[in-house]
Amino acid sequence: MNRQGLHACRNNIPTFSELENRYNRILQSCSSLSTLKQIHSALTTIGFIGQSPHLGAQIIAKYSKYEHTEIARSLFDEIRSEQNSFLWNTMLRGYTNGGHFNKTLELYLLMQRTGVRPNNYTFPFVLKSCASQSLSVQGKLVHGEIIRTGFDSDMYVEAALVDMYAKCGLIDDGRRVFDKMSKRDMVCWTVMITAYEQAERAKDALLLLQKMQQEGISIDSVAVVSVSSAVGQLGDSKMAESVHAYAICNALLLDDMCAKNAIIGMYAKCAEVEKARLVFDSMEERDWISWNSMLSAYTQNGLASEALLLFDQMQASGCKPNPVTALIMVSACAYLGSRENGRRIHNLIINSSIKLELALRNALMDMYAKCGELDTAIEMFNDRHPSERDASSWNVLISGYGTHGFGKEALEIFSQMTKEGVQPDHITFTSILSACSHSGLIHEGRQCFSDMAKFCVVPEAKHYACMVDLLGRAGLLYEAYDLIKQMPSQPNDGVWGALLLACTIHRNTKLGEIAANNLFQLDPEHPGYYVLMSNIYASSSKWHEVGKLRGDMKSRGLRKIAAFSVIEYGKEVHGFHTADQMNPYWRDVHRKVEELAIEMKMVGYVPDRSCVLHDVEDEDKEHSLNYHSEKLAVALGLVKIERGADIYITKNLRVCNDCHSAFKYISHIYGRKIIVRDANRFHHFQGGLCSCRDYW
DNA sequence: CTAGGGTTAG
Repeated sequence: MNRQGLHACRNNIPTFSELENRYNRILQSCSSLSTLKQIHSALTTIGFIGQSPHLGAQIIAKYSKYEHTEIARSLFDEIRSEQNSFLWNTMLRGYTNGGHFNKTLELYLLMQRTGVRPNNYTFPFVLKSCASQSLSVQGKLVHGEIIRTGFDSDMYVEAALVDMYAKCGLIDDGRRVFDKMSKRDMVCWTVMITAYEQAERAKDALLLLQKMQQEGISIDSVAVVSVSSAVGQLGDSKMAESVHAYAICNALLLDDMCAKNAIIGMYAKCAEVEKARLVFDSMEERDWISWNSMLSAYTQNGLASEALLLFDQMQASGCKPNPVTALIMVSACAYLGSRENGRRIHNLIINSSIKLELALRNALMDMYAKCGELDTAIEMFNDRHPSERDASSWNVLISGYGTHGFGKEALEIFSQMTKEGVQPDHITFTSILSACSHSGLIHEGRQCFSDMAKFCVVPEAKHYACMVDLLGRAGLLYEAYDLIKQMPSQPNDGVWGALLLACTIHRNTKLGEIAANNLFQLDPEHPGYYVLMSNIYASSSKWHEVGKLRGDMKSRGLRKIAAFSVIEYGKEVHGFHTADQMNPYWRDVHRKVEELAIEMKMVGYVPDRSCVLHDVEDEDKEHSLNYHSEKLAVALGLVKIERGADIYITKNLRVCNDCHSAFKYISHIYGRKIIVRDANRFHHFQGGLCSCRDYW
């Protein structure tokens, strides 16, 4: 035998650990489930598996990675023993990473029963499984076990404990563990900061961030995500800028989509849509969340039409909408009242593989209700199996009936809901109370408000706002004011705003001033309140006060929110500001508007000049009344939309008195149905009458 | 072999 042969012969009798290494290498290079199975069966055949727990662990880990935890488990059961804790840990890891948290906990119990000693690697998996399911009782038991076994000063275990307590809603228990830690790295700090952020305690989160920086711990991109969310909650745009700048300076945004997406969301919540867009545009790669964050940045800031434009770009770029995209876009259409786009997106959802989850179907119902197609919404509801009618779907129906002025029907739906055993929530009550308000059902509204306790729903500020609105509109201004004084919490802008609006309708200067002064303190930058209050002064000819308010607005640099009306003609969407000559049909619209003014006067219309007086800006001509945005929109509708089809208009503010009366005349003269959605509700004009019976 | 992250209606 020559030298080479001898060498080969020696290689043919490898030692056990050489073999183990060799098989290990083969396993590591294995890249598919089928090869893994082949290797597994080969190793079983030669009886190697039983002899090498380390190799077994590798295979268990691989199977788990391929989401075949059952095969992993049967191999585990074959080779497990009390001594090899790491085998148990491997199986725990497989379950936890695969999201099979119950299996993790079951295995942990088996571990205890079998007398296997857990170690520092064991607990993080178990704690994560408790955390993911908010199992605080189990989590606390595990904590006891950690103390008993003496792993309570392991940094990883402690971090997992903090996280577990936080995710179980016991954030202060988490903080206690955190404070006791002798050593904390970046991850530990981030866990605690994230905990506060998730609990919507943004201030605590940022305080901790400050402390972290004082201790010289650096921040990575994961921390940036949590910090961004916290800043977003505060809505502080200055702070948002500095977080963004910090992240750029420390190179934390390079190839980190998560962090960039979080920055987009942060700017969106700080009303800095343009900055959000800049970040979005700067990304070389975008995932679903990037697109969705930007889309919702637009919708959150009232720029739903921009969202529609971006949505088209998203599809053009080959990124298919996912269920979240669908939800955002459907609500954008609801916000706009855009029936054409709403239908288009509904069809798109049906034709794509997006699953029509309950939430999406609720959003679609809501969209149809808000686009004036209440019947479609009702149909969608009736088509549902009773078991699929969750509280949200009932809520959509109640608020749909309410905003269309069908208060009685809303009440019927509400009682049907409770009869069928569906628990009403805080939204049910805002919907039903505002439904009563729109229909002037004062007695019923009061009853619902006092019934809230029966359903264990605690009245919040928004419910008080509904009641103030209900009483105030009905002229019971002092009762409304008394209710505000009885509130257990501080009255917010919604509550005072409702009172101020009621005072405008009923021309009560004294209470109006009280409401307005509170509002000027709560939200001094909101132009609407100055406008309403000056309208009250104007209606009682207190021109000096009007001038003073106008001066206040000017010195604060506030401009009245511009009225804006939208009408859809086929696939075209036309938005009108006052006298918007940019419209392609402007000549037609202009001619029609002038025609209307004459036609209406001939049947008895008298321009309501008080609407002009109410304007803070100098619009004291009858002419300007004719060019209110909703009148331009209706003119376009009359010219372009075929006879027999209803005319739908959406307006961003409340319709003014003059337009309301004009639309009644127009519906009569032209024999057409005009449906206007204003900031508060629907008005169906038909045959010279409005569905709101002039109560709005 | 172990701990932390972003989008979602009414």
